[in-house]
Amino acid sequence: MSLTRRTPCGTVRTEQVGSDVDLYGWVHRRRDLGGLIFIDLRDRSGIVQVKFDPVHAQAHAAGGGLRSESVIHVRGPVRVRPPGTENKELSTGAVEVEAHAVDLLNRAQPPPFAVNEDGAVDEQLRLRYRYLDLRRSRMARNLQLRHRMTKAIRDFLDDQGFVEIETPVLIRSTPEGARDYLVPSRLKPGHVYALAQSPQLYKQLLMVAGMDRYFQIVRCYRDEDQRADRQPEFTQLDLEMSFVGEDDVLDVIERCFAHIWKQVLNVDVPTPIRRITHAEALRRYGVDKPDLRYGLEIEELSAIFATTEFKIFRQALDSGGVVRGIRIPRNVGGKEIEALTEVARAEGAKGLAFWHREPNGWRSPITKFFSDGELTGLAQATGAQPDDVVVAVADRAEVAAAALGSVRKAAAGPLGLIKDGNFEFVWVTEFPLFERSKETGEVTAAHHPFTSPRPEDLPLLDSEPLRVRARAYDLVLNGTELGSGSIRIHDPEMQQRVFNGLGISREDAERKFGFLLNAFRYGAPPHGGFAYGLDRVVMLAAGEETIREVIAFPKNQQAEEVMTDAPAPADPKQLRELGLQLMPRPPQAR
RNA sequence: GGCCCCGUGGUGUAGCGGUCUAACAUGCCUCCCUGUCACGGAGGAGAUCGGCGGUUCGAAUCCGCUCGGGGUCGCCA
Repeated sequence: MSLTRRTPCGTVRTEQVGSDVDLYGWVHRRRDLGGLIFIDLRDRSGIVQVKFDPVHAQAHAAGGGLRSESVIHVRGPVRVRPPGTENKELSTGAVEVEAHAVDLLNRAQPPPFAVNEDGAVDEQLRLRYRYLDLRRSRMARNLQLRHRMTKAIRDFLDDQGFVEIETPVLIRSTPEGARDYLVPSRLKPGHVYALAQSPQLYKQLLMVAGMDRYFQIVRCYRDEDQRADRQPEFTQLDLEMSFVGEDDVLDVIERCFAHIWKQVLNVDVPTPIRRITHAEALRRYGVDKPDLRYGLEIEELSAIFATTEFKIFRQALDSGGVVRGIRIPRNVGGKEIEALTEVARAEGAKGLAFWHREPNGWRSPITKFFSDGELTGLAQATGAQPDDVVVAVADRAEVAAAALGSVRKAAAGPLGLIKDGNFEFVWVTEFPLFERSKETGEVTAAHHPFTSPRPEDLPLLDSEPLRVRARAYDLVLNGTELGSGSIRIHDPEMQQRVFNGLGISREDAERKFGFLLNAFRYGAPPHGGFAYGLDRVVMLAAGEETIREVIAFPKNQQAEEVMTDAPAPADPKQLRELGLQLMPRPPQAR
């Protein structure tokens, strides 16, 4: 069996007609006509039809016994298919291979689910037999798409003068950020490494080291609960540049996306990608990662109802709140309104006001509470046409934004406003530097503690830190946050001021980040960068709903890898070596 | 931890108080078939309906608990 003579299944063409080929692959499907037998033979390159004619008795006999997913070797000449029997669905459809010799290399049991079709199969089962699942066209296509994407990224960044440099995975744990995966040290008992959540600090130090333009396609680890777009280990495209401002970073990133979208999907991404400030995103779309594939913009209606006597609006406005609404360009029924009301309530709104626009006025249970002027204003502000519906929330600005942001998202699908293959990129800029933690009430870094404040907001740093805006930006695609970046602090005194704002004392900062502050005292260039989730990018490019569909061996919601059954119970011998002892489990746990 | 959805032959679904001795498609097994390509035809095997408990004369179907999976909120500097 000489693999050098192998012809990939999907590459057989009319040029090879008459010459013998050696095919190696999996039996995709068998069609036994009694005399003639046809087999679709599959490998990564595609599918080719193999013909078993009774004239070649030995091969024909072997062909009759072949089962789906068995691995075989076939030798024989390429033939032109008889006129009228070509298959336009296959790249190899003009020809077929006439089997003269067949080797059964591995006989397959019937697989637990159909490998030769892409129908729905329980995900747990797919993951347990992932090696079979990866044979199916959907996953094979996704993994190859992912490869082409990482290659396009490397090609582009190399061309732009970036150097790919690996950084440590076993690093010092820092308290900020997500929960760390810890790795105990054998050589230093009682000490632990953390698996890197990102190469953030190392890449900044590479800038201090004069590497100028760095990137890395890098695995990152975060021990948090799973989501459709979150895995405990995921891959980032991480990059950092010296002597740059926001526009330089955004420019490289958007040209990078334009390049890979063109290379991989043959889709043009218009550049520059539009920008919207964080504050404007919240006002117009209710979220900091707006989906711009559809309109349904949130309208500010507070002025129209400034003197309203409608009690619910009155109370909201009097206590400093707002009235905002969305025009829904269709007559949605009571059931749909009810569903949207539930969506709004889930975000803390007390309810959802709604009016049906009619040729001469409005129809709604609450119309009677409003003056003609208010209703005219409503029509003008929303541009509502007859048969449209306007929904509104009166509440604190944050609640109204969140509620209408959710309503907007929930309404778009049923209204048929989301078209397949539509990619709407948008930069969200001017993020706040700090935010207040919902549960502890402490001030934390909105992005990370190394993000530079905007110079014009520096006077607010000590007095009103929550109003300080950062030189930070997110890239959003179709309502999914792809990644974020910022211009970093490169001055030790500024870094210390921001640490102060975060309640990190000088001693704390020296202990945890002394190496960084130290480095900044030896000639640190101004620098900034970006990182995005490669899995999410591939997911969106592949039209998938979860990143598990673009990861070869993902983990489930319990962070288990069900094929190998990881994690597994700790071996006492390993624990002894590490100087570790397990605590007894609390009785209520499992 | 909260909320929501889903567990029925190998796979995917239907059935949602009695007619279920559980249906359909596909896969599997046997036989027929020389131009199929989701080949076709005939026949066959295969599920006590995730588990436990309850309601009921009667439960796949209703209720409770539980196990497993997924989505989401919290969390993700």
